[in-house]
Order: sequence, then C-alpha cells, then structure tokens
Amino acid sequence: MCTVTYNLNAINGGGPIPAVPRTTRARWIEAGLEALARGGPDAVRVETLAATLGVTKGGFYGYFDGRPALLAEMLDEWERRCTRELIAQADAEGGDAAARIRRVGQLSFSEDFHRVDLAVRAWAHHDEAVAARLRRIDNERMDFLRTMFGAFVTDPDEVEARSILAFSLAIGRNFMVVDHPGRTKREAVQLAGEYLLRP
Amino acid sequence: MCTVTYNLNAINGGGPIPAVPRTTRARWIEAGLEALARGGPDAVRVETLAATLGVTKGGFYGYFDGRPALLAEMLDEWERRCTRELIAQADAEGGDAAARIRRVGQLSFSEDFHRVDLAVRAWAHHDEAVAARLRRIDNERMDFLRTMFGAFVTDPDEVEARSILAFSLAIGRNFMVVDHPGRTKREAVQLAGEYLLRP
DNA sequence: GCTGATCTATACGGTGCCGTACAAATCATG
DNA sequence: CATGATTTGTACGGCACCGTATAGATCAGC
Repeated sequence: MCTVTYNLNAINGGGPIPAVPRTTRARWIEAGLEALARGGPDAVRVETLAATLGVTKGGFYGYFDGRPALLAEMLDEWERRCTRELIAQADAEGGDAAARIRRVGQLSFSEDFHRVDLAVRAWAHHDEAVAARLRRIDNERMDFLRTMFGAFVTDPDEVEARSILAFSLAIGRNFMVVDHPGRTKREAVQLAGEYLLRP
Repeated sequence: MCTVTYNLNAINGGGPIPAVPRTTRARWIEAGLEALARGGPDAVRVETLAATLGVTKGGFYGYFDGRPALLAEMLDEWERRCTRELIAQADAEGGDAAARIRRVGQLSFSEDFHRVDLAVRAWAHHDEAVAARLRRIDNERMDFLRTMFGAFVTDPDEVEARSILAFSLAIGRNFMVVDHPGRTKREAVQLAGEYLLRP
C-alpha cells in the first residue's frame, strides 16, 4: 500500500494552497468508463468505484454533484475521445479512400475504443439523452464513411448502401455471437469488409 | 378494477383442488421480458414486475426460485420463440431464396421479436451464460442466411461475406443512431438490404 | 513546527429491493 | 355453506447503495 503522490501544486502559482488530491476527478471518470464498459450504466456505482480506486466515497461529492453528474461527465469524455482524438488520427496518415476506411475500421472501431462505445450504444437504447449524444457522434462517422466511399463509387444510392453496411458491420460484429467454420471471427469480418471495399 | 377470472381447474380432473391463479407463471415471464426489452436485465425487479402486474410479490416465490430463476426462464421462453416459432414461419410460405431472406429480415428481425432480442444481445456482452445461449440462436440464423445466399451466389467467400453483412445490418440498424438526408431510416436500410441481395 | 486550505474516512438516515414467514382471501367441490 | 388446497397481501430483517455531515488527515508555504 505505498502510494506515490506528486506535487500538483507546483503549477498553481500564487493562489490558495490546495492539498494534493490522491484521487483526481479524471480518475473517477476513468473508473466510471471502465465500469460502464464492463457492466453497463447500472454497474457505475459511486461506492463500487470508490472501492476499486482504493478509497471511500468521501471525496466523490467534492468533485461531482451526485451520480448523474458523473455519468454526464463520462459521456462528455467519451464524446471528446470519439471526435477530437479519433478523426485527427484517421486523417493524419493520408492514403487513398479505401485505406482510410480500413484504418477507421481498425481504429474507430478498435477493441479499445469500442468497449465503451458499445456500452453507450446499448445505453442509448433506453435513455433518450444518451441517444441524442450518440446521434451526433454517429452522424459524424457516417459522413466520414460517405465521403470515403464517394471517392470510388459514383451511384449515390450505392454510396449510402455501402456506408450503412460498413457501419453495421463495425457494430454488428461485436453484437453477433456466431461461429465461422474454417475461419476465425477476425478473418470472417475482414472478408465482409473487403467485400464492401471492392471497386 | 374489475378483473375477470376463468375456471382453470376444469381441466384438472380428480386431483387436489387448486385455487385459480390470478397471476400465472407465464404472466410473470411475459412481464419480465417486457421489462428486459425496455430497460435491460437490471430493470427486471421482482417487486417492480409485481407492481405492473397489479399484485404484490407474494405469489412470485411460489413459481420461481428467486430472481435468477425468473431470468433463466425468460431466456428459455425467448429461445423457444426464436427457434420453433420463427423458423417455421420463415419456411412455411415458400418462395425463392431472396424472398425468404427478405421475409426473415422482416420477421426474425421485426420490431416485435427484435426488442427482446437486442436486450439479450446487450446482456450477453457482460454475461457468459447468456452469450452461450445467444450463440446457439445466432448460429442457427447464420446457417439459414448461408443457405439462402448459397442459392444464388457460388463463391463461398462471397456467401460468407454477404451473410455476415446481412446479419450485421439486422443488428446494426437498431444500434446505430444516424440520419439519412433525403431518406427515412427504413428506406436507407432497405437500400442496403437490396444491395446485398443483388445477383 | 504552525497555519490554512483541501481532500478523505467514518457515521448516519433514507430508499429500493431481496427473500422469508404467516395470515387472509379465493375458489371447486361436497 | 363448509372444506381444503392454493394463491395473494402484509410484515419483517437484511443488504447495497445514495447523499449529507463532520472530524481527521495531508500538504505547501511561512
């Protein structure tokens, strides 16, 4: 039980002298997202999070105005990661349209991003406010897909069809529980992906 | 508040004389599935179900060995509906392969079936036992899709690809929250479906 | 060390739900 | 009606969690 603490006050010039928080705001949010990914929104309990962080809930209410506030800030954080960080990475490395779609397929829908993503998606099913946030994110991703497919497919109906199918594949592959005789699941999904990307 | 009760004992010849159950086993399960569809497994609470059924939980423990038992029987019922009832209907009306796939797309993945289905799918994400049940169901559906696509597509890789995409579309369309400019969501999904069914 | 601001542990009352126990209500039959 | 099997209502103890209050611990600066 030897915790290393850092002097976070060094950057705080002149003002009042806050004690060093052992459990920062960000750590609560991170633990919340982890719990969300593992067990859905109902698994995000203040006292449970405190336990996994090795503290009690004492400090929690200093940072957040109750459990709903934490859930809201968790969604803020998730939204930030989906847009800012992701789109940047997807565009950064260049390449042709098909290459970028492949990269988004492996990045935006990568295991790491997707764990929280899928939980939010299931959550949105019975929470209108979450659905509204998800709509913004999904529309951005869908527009990205449309642009990419539009680069080598001329018929707008086909662009829409392929975009929807690509998006569905990214989601569905995590929600469908099937075996693929003679193939790994990864190979099977890849097969479907390449089928969508053919000229 | 005028409830009509029926004499369910008429079919019970000679044995002991049970009182007429006002809340049958099936009604608990039905209410449970409804709650599951609306709010996920965590919304399936004994006392809450009792309230929606207009009774107290008094009788519940006469039918079920606790809440987990109810959840298990709910899954049994869902599984039964998915296999027996559904496959029968899909094959009954005949038609060519594409027509059957369309019918499955509208039936197996119809709003009514799908509400519980999607909840189970999300549930399986953090419950291994549920995932195992879902695997059986999904494998059956996937085999059906493979057979259908196999009827007019020769390349086995392409059969697998189209089957996966069709399955993904059925799931994804309910989990992706996007707008389709100039189209309704239904039209957009239909477009994607027809794209998969082209010769 | 002392100070003052801040974070944390502990204790408390309240709520929703579980599962059990038992009394009350219900109904087909005699 | 009275009977007896069965279902339901009510009451209870217990648990997990929420949110609040308050005392103690922690740290930078003096």
